[in-house]
Amino acid sequence: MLFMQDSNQDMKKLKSSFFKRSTLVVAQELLGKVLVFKNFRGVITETEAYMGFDDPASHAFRGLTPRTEVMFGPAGFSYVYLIYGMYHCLNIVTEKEGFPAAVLIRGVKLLSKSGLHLDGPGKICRHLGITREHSGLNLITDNEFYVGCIKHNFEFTTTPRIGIKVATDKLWRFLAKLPKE
DNA sequence: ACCCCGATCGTA
DNA sequence: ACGATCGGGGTT
Repeated sequence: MLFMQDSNQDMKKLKSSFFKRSTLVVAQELLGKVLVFKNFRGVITETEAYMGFDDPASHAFRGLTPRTEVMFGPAGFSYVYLIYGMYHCLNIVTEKEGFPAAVLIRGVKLLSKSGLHLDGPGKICRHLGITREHSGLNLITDNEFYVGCIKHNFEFTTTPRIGIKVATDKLWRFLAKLPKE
């Protein structure tokens, strides 16, 4: 077992102030935090940052649309979209209202006896049952959809973001160095 | 109304 | 390396 399972009572929910910061900082500090969705809990192992009006890889690059509206809103809300007509991807909105940015959750290691590592944004949403219906939810106030804190200061590495053809010089993908089995 | 492309995944 | 599969966004 890689991670100790904390009880519900010990799980401190991350506040709005955690997410209302530089997206690069939030993306890196989300590593080692616990994603909670209904009965599921998992340590976040991989993230990517999408930020601002000048990031050509971001959905917000071409302006505010009904789909991307939540990215322009306050920090701490979910942004879930459908990709390739088949897969959902979960993001958490960051930075101040009006500045479109979010962190894509790309890897989660489940806190359960299986310890299953969901290594890909589509796999995470498929396994947890997250769809567009879960977009625009407030993770600061929600009691079954939020991010909890049990670990800090994970070692991490950075790489370019996956699956994009632009801004490949930006090292905005963050990978936790997991403890050995 | 139509067309093109995509923050992916599983198989080859 | 590639196909599946369909919503979003831009264009007509």
